[in-house]
This record gives sequence, structure tokens and C-alpha cells, in this order.
Amino acid sequence: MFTTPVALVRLSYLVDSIYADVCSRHGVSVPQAQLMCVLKDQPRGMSEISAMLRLDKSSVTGLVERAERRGYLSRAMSPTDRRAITVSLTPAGKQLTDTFYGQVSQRLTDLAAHLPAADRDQLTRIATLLVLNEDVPDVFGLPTS
Amino acid sequence: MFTTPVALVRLSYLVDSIYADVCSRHGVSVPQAQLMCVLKDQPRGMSEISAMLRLDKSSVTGLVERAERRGYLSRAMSPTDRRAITVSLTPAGKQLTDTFYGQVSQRLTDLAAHLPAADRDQLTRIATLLVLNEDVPDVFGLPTS
DNA sequence: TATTGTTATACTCTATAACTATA
DNA sequence: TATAGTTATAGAGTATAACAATA
Repeated sequence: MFTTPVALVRLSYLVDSIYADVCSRHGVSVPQAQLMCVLKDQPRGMSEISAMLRLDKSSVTGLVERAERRGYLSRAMSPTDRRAITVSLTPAGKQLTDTFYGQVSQRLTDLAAHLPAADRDQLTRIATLLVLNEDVPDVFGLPTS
Repeated sequence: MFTTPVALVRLSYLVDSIYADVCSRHGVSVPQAQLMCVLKDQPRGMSEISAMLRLDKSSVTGLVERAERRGYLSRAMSPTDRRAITVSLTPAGKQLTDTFYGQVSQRLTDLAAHLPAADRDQLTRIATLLVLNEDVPDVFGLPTS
């Protein structure tokens, strides 16, 4: 058995590899996919995206700009704050995101399916505990179904 | 409780954030740190690095070139294959890697320390199981002590 | 022929610093 | 003054395609 740190780093590498593989099948980069997942369930402002993805505001400008150019999202002026903008997925972006999200979910479900059912439940429960303890931002939205 | 995919993606995001934070404290990028961790316990060839980090060979050339320029590693001709080179950490690179490795390990140990002891052991055991099932490359070497 | 590695190229991603506009 | 966002810049990271040298 590995030490806890080794197990966690390598598990993350595994999850990241699966995420990246699904990204590449859709011709989308990992940061672009993360951006779209963050917008999956609701529109958000630039600052909010910046905080959730832990990127500088200026990095988000470029990220959003490229996704917009590809037709996956759009900017709108905020009705309440004339400095702010609201970023939302377009129908095309929403569709891509849902497909992507479903495939990543399936791949990770398959991964855990190789475990004994009890272990699978424990893993999910304990990972949830950690994520909630540590205030990890909601970078992967919520299942649709 | 989250679904398994949501829990896994968010846990990975958490681990990645910690890893990236320790990187930035050392003025090193995540790919550079991954490269050094892969070399932590043994020298490797370019192709081997390419396979372990799942990067194109040409990407590894640049990665190694920049780390070499910073004095963290060195290239040597392979004695057995005149096409190949062997990449090793320099003493400075070894020292940085050990410090980095220790800090990431400590941060992840602290993270898991918030869990009940039984949960912590389960998490480590199940993550190890997944990693071994899936042939995840050894991207985080082995603890020194 | 296959493998090892590099080069040239083009693009994405990222942070820093300086800026505008609004709150 | 603080916050929301952009622009300019410079550098790292990445893949593709084409290549040279060796196995």
C-alpha cells in the first residue's frame, strides 16, 4: 500500500488523465472545459470565474475570449452593476458541456466500478467529506439526470 | 454526499491546487515539478519521461531544456544507445525536489489528518487499489525517509 | 523499418503591471 | 478607495509535422 500522499497524487493524476482525454476527443483544452463546467448550471461574472478556477482575472479574459470566439459562450452586461459582465453558455456550448460532462462521469463511474461496491461507496463518501471540509469550489457542476 | 464522479473531480482539483501552491512557493511550474518528481529516484530517457508524463516527445525536449537552463537537471549520452540521452537531477535539482516533495507530502498528510483515522486508512487503501488497477505511472516517486 | 530525439511553427495558457470605468 | 474587467507584454507549455541519426 502506498503512503497517503503518494496515493492521492497518483489518483489525481489518473483522474486528470481521464478528464484530459475526454477534452481532447472534443477538441477542447482542459482550461476551456473547466470554464464551461463552471458555467454549466448557471451564468457567472468574470471575478467569480477567476476565484473558482484560481486564475488571475486577466487570464480569465483570454480564456473567455477564446471560448466566445468558438461560439461556446457569450458575454452580457450585468443589469445591476455597469462594471460587470455575465458569462453564459450558448446552446452549442451547453450541448458540448453536457456531452463532455456525461462522458467524464461515465469514465469515472467505470473506474470506480472495478472496486468492490463497499469500497466504491467509502471512496465517494470520504472524498466528499474532504471536499466539503476544504471548501473546494464547485468546478464540476451537478449531474443532469 | 456527491456522486462518485463529482467527488473524484473535486478531490483531484483539491490535490492539484495544493501541488500547484507548493510549486509556486518554489518558483517552479507544475510541469517542471512533475518532471523533477519523475526523476527523483532515478535517471530516465526522454521517451520514458514522455510516456510517464503523457506528453509528446517534442514537448519534453522543451521542458527538459528549460529545467536544464535553470540548473536542475543535466543530460548525458546513453552508454548503450547512441541515439538516446539520460536525464538526471543535479544536486541542486535533487535538493529542490526533495524539499518540494516533502512539503507536498506534508500538506496532503495534513489534509487527510482531518479525517477519522479509519477513513484516512480506507482512503489510502482504496486510492492505492485504483492506482495499481489502472497502471498509473509513478509520477510521484517514493518517500525518502 | 522502427526508434530516439530535435527543430520549426503556431497556438493556448498564465501572471504581472498598468489602465479604464463604475461602485 | 475598492471592485470589475481589459490590454499589453513576455514567457511557459503543448502538439503537429518534418527531420537526422542510430538500432
